[in-house]
Amino acid sequence: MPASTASKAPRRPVRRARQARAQATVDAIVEAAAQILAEGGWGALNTNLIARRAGVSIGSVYEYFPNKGAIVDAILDAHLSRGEALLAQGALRLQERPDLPAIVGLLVGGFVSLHQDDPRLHRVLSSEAPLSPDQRARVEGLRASIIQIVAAALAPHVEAPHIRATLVVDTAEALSHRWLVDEAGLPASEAVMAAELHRMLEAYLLDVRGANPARPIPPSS
Amino acid sequence: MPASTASKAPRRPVRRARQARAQATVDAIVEAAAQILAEGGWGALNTNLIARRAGVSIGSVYEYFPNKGAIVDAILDAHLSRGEALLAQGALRLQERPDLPAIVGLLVGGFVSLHQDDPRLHRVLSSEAPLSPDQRARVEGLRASIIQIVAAALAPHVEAPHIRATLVVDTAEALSHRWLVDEAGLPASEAVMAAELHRMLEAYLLDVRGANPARPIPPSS
Amino acid sequence: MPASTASKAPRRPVRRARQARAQATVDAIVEAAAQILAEGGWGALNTNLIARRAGVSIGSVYEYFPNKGAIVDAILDAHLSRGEALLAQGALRLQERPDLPAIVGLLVGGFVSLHQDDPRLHRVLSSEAPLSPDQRARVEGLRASIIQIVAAALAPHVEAPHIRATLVVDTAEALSHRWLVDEAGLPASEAVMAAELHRMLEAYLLDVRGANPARPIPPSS
Amino acid sequence: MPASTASKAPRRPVRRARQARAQATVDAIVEAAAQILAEGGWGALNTNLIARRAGVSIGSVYEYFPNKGAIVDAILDAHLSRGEALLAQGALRLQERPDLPAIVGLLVGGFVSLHQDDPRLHRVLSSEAPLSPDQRARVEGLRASIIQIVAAALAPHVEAPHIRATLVVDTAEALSHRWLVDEAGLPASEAVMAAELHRMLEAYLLDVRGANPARPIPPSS
DNA sequence: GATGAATGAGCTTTCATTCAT
DNA sequence: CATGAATGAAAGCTCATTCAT
Repeated sequence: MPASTASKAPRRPVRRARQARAQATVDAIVEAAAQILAEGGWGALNTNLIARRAGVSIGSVYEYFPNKGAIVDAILDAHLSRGEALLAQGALRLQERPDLPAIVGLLVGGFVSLHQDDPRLHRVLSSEAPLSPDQRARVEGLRASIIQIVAAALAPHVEAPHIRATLVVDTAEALSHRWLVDEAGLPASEAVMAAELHRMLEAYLLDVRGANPARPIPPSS
Repeated sequence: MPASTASKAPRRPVRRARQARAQATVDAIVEAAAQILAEGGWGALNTNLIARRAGVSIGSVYEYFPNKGAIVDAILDAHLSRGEALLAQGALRLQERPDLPAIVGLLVGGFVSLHQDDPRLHRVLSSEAPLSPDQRARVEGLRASIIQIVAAALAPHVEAPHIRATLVVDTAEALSHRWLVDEAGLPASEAVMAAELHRMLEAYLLDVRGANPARPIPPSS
Repeated sequence: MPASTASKAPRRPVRRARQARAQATVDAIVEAAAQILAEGGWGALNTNLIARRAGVSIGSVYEYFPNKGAIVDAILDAHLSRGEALLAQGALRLQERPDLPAIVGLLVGGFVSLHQDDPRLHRVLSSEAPLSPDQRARVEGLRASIIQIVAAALAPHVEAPHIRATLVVDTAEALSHRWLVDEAGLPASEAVMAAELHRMLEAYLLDVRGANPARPIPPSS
Repeated sequence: MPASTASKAPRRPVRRARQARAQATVDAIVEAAAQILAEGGWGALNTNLIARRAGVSIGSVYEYFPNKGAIVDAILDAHLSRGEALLAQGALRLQERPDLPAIVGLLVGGFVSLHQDDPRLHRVLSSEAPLSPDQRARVEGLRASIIQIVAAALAPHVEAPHIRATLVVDTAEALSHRWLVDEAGLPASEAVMAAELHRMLEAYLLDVRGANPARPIPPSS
């Protein structure tokens, strides 16, 4: 038995163990920072508190992260990874049922479920944290990917699919964000609002099937 | 009598001058703070910099504002005042032409023009500044007023006007905000996007004229 | 009637009037400062507040007083004047009845009544205000005068009258001060305490009539 | 086993060393603050100066003390601890010789020796520092303890022991304070003054052995 | 003389980061 | 590698004092 175990073990178990420990430390730090952010907002995030909550020394934090921003980067990474996973999953489903109602349903459902997971953290990350240009670019990258996929799915159904995809994606994102961010101020349950959003997007896409993008309409006419 | 009146008259101008000077200082402070906010974001806003940019001493800043937050309050005030002015103007126009296209046109046009005036400041104020509960309540108040007016205008045309008003107002706000905040990432000119938004909202409202609010639709069906 | 009024007026009524107004301003400033001191303690005393409470501008305060300390000086002056008045009055009484009980009675009664007039101000002045050496010297001067007079009165009755006077004056001052400063923590009414103090001082003075000053007694013998 | 123990042993000293270093920093801060207070009075006490005098950075000051007041608390603590130690020691002595002269001797000797250790600091602490209610309560607590013990010791000898204890304790405290605080203005050596104080307190206590507390005597009779 | 707007040195406190142990 | 004591730049704010009007 020891032999077989040894045969499965990597060549340098010590380093593995070290790496595993290191990874655990990194995870603890990122998790602690995410918790603080969710609970106390951007203003409550400071490196000494992160270290304490993660159960490590402040020195160790700087052993693994060059500065505070890098920790936020890591949080953002995890956040975006979940978004990308949802995106991949949605893309698969789209291959099965590429009709308009399905596209809209996946879009609305996807954003709502994305925002439902730790809404407080999401809120802080998207409307309080002063993200660096780099960080902002990464968020925009995910948005671009989503628009790309939705545009491809819309292509058989509507003209100017990229423009329409941008509109529906941004709308679905913004509204589901708003609902989860301040739950008060909603005139109906979130489910009803989601259904209305679905209806709006579908009505729009059905309306523009063969049309060119609308020419600008001056507001006061 | 005229002579004696004339001899006493100068007093007023002196006080006026004093008040004018004080008002100029207050304005300079608020203006400087708004500039810093627009240029450098929330993190760049500090009282010493405000004083320097306003060309006054730090003491003068605290002569007119009890603390840093009060300066932000003043900026927010000015901001909300413009919103309220637009709202009042829009409400007037609605009385003249209360049809659906006019409602949507005013909504989209109003938000676009609101965001066009110093979009960077708007961006910081709405997505980076840690507003106090009071400040947040005031912003929400303006939003509620807009929804109220739109709902009243929609009442003759659609069922459940409050729900629909909330949806279209939030959508118009969020999208026009997005366009002006990061101008890159738009697949078409802002005017085209606005026209598309207009089309989406109109399609939605025409679609739901007599309908009840949609029942929830599970995303993957 | 106007004539008689004029005949009583000084030669330069304008200057008188000015001086009177100036004196009123000075008084208002000192009075305001004393009130603030009594109500809010040393930490609450600042020149802008003094000006506001006195109903004059901060500029006027500096017209009459070179700096903040001078205002405190003036308060102290008024305070010491009352002490000196009491002292003069007490000295007169001593000439009538120069026996031991009368001396002690005047001493205790004098300090109690001195402290009874605005005890809060007295408290701040004597135990919170960082008096300048000059100010401190003036307070000490009054104390020295009192000791001088008491020593003279005690001279026919006891040996080493100056030493004894110092002891009884300091004791009477310290205790009556304590009673009025923190009224809680007293085991009996102030009147009873005063009578006990009287008894203590009298017992001491009767005890030392012909004695030399006590030789030092090591504490633990 | 000894070998392995020895190899692990060094760890402790390291932590010890760290704690010792931290303790040294704390001590340096408190010591520096006490010096500043003694030399320059309350007005000279500021956190930057404390840090400089302690030879540490301002950050270290706030590493160990939550705010400026906590440093004063620490100074007060040390001060009161010495007082409490003297009190405990005096209480023991009283059990051996509970006669009146011993009580008075311990009282006078105790206060004199308490005040002899850094009289300037004592002066600032007791008559310039704006103590918080908490701090004031602690000072009063020590005074109450002393009165309690003296009252118990006096009980076999005099009536109304609590009233008499209050009087003698406050007198001993106030006078020894005065002598050490401004050494000038004393007509005789401190030792002579202490002996006189002793005589006064003893005369009083002998005088009131079986008496009720004196009825109030109007000052001018 | 009177006014009060303006000044700025100086205070308390925070927190990202470093480095001796 | 881990620790946590130490650092110090920088922030918010106060208040005695000055000076143009």
